[in-house]
Amino acid sequence: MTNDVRLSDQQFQVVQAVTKRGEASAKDVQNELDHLKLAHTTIATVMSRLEKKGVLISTVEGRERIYRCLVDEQLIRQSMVNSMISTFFKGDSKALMAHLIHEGEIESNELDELKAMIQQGENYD
Amino acid sequence: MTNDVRLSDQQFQVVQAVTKRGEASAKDVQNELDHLKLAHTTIATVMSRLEKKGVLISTVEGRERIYRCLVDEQLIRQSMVNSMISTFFKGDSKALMAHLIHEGEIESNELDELKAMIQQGENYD
DNA sequence: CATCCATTACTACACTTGTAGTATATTCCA
DNA sequence: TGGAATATACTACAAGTGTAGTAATGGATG
Repeated sequence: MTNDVRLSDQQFQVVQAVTKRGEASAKDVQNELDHLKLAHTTIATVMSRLEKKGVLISTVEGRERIYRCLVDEQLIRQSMVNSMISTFFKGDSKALMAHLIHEGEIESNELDELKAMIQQGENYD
Repeated sequence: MTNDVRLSDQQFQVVQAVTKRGEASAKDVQNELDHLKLAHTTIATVMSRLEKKGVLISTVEGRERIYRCLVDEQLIRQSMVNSMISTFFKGDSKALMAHLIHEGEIESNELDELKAMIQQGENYD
């Protein structure tokens, strides 16, 4: 609803890089994501768009613009997952679970772990 | 990999509508999705783009263009889920499971069902 | 047959994203 | 102090998507 933060893959990677460092310039993020082989101007563009979106915020320090993240990564994941569940699984998160299991995403030797996690979840809730 | 089918929410809804009917004209899909309140020309545009993408295929029958779906819904779900896992959960599907559990997406009264499903590997859908 | 209706085809336009070049400003060093 | 390095700002452009108007065409009806 109000907390809907939907980001593209790349946008999320940038957010992650910023979050990881706490604060970061475009250059910092470029270094962090250097496997992506993007021009630093590309990173800068992405970041300024994220700021326009309200996901990052920046201040100028000296000749650098330093960005910080305003939105928790976990919240972004939540938005993305919820949106996917709603579109692709009729809003039923159990159906997503079932999907993962049936598609073999969850190996049988992971089931015990998962079961333990479910137990914790019961207590957690 | 080669079977990467990434669709937007709306595109998927259209695919679903077509799949549901087996074959469908733009008008049929508009009726199916009439809660979306879209012009039928909008639906037609979306459908012809999906055909260009190779997701739908059409034949002209009389004055109507009838579409059929070339890609299984399940495969689309798989693509979308995998892409999400890779972007937002570092490729670890168990992390997505954990997320669902911790975010309370899985209610405690659903856990038994889920556990049973894991045990039996029975079909959820 | 003339006209209207349904349906598609074509065109359009704004917005987002991926990507990066160029211009400009700042800093640092010889 | 003049130039090299560096960082950002601004601009650009193509592809994809959301959305729909208008033109055209084929079929139905009075």
